Amino acid sequence: MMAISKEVTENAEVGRKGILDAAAQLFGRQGYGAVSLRMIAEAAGIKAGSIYYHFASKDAIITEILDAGIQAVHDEVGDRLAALDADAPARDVLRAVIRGHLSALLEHGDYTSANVRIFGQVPPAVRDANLPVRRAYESFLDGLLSDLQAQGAIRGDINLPRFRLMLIGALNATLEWFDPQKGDAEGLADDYADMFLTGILNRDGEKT
Amino acid sequence: MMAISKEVTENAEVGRKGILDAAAQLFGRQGYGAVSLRMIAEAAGIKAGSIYYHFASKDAIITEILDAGIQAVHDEVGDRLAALDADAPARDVLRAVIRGHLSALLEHGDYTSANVRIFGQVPPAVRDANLPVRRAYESFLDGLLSDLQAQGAIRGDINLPRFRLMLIGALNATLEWFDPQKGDAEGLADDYADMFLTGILNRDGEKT
DNA sequence: CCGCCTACCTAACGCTTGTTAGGCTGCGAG
DNA sequence: CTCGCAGCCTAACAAGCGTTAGGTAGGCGG
Repeated sequence: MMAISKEVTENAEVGRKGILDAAAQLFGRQGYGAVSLRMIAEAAGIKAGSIYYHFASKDAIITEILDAGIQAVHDEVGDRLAALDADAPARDVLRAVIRGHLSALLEHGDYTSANVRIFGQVPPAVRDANLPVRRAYESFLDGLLSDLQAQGAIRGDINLPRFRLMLIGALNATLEWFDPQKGDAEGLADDYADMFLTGILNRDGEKT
Repeated sequence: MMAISKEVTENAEVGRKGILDAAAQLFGRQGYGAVSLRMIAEAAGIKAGSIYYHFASKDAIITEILDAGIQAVHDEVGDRLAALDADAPARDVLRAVIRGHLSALLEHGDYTSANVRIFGQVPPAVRDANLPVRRAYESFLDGLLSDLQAQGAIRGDINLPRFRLMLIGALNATLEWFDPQKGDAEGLADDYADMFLTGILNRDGEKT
């Protein structure tokens, strides 16, 4: 009884959540194809056949992870924006978006990085199932950018859907090289924000 | 004899190159895990076992494709730069880089898009084998950017390695959504160049 | 105590994959 | 004509995979 109780305590992540957590971590690190159910089961402390008690299929696991990943980013970005003053300048708004996105991706990001890492690899049906959540986040960003452009804060000639694609593409690519143990995600976010917002050319003429 | 000769003519890509071409196309479209040797062989008009006459392993095919993909981008960017005047302004130089990269990726890009698409999915040893070619391109870009910064054309406070990562990340991400049948890659390149170089904020104050 | 339910285990299945070893054919050169 | 080589075919193998069906054990409630 006491021994069993200790075991349950240590394997607090056993069960459905444990499987999802283990899978998200493995997919985020190793990609889709390199992760088998046997690997996930082992990381979760069970055997592969047992996974079917909790999930109908491998794809069902992946579908949940993909959705949770995008939702986590959306929520983090939303939280960062909510923490701003109502009249915060556009620069602060956009910086908050970039900070939120990178934080969700690089610092709390098993599910998020799994999504970014494997979305393009999963079977088409699984990918399609993730589109609604994905599109909700995209629309959220598009709306925000559109408002900022309407206010005159963002240049009127900027193609906003393209900018959003460019932004997300660049942010998600950080996953391949950024090491949270070595680097400062917030500093990275601020560097990126600066470059996106102000551009890299020296505006005091082409030469100093 | 005549019938055989016709057959050879129509299967002009049979052999080593035919296998590589077929594989690059399949990998670029479907990713790493979804493409088997049997699929590649079928697309090349042969049977899977025959591939071993030309290549030692599946990984050997992939290794060649990855290298050719990066080299194609590097060459295209190099050609675009060589076509510029020696005193071309920084804006034109950087635009040429972006145009070259996107052209190689989106318009002549089986090998290139295969590289971008599958690099993160292949076994670690295969990935490592691609690093020298990859690093050569990165160094090339870094050197260019460094020169432009030294000339004062790029702001002195820009972290160039980060900018280069951001740039390549954004450019490569276009592969996931851009359709060359529907869109204008050069227009896209110029949009991206404008945003990267000038930034998106309205510099006539935060509001018009 | 018994039965039910939760949460797992196990052995096996069918399928797919990369690969191998042996074979065949056509063409060109001697 | 013969031989050698290039370039393929074929059947099979071993390994790994997602999945299934049947089983077990523990805990809880009646």
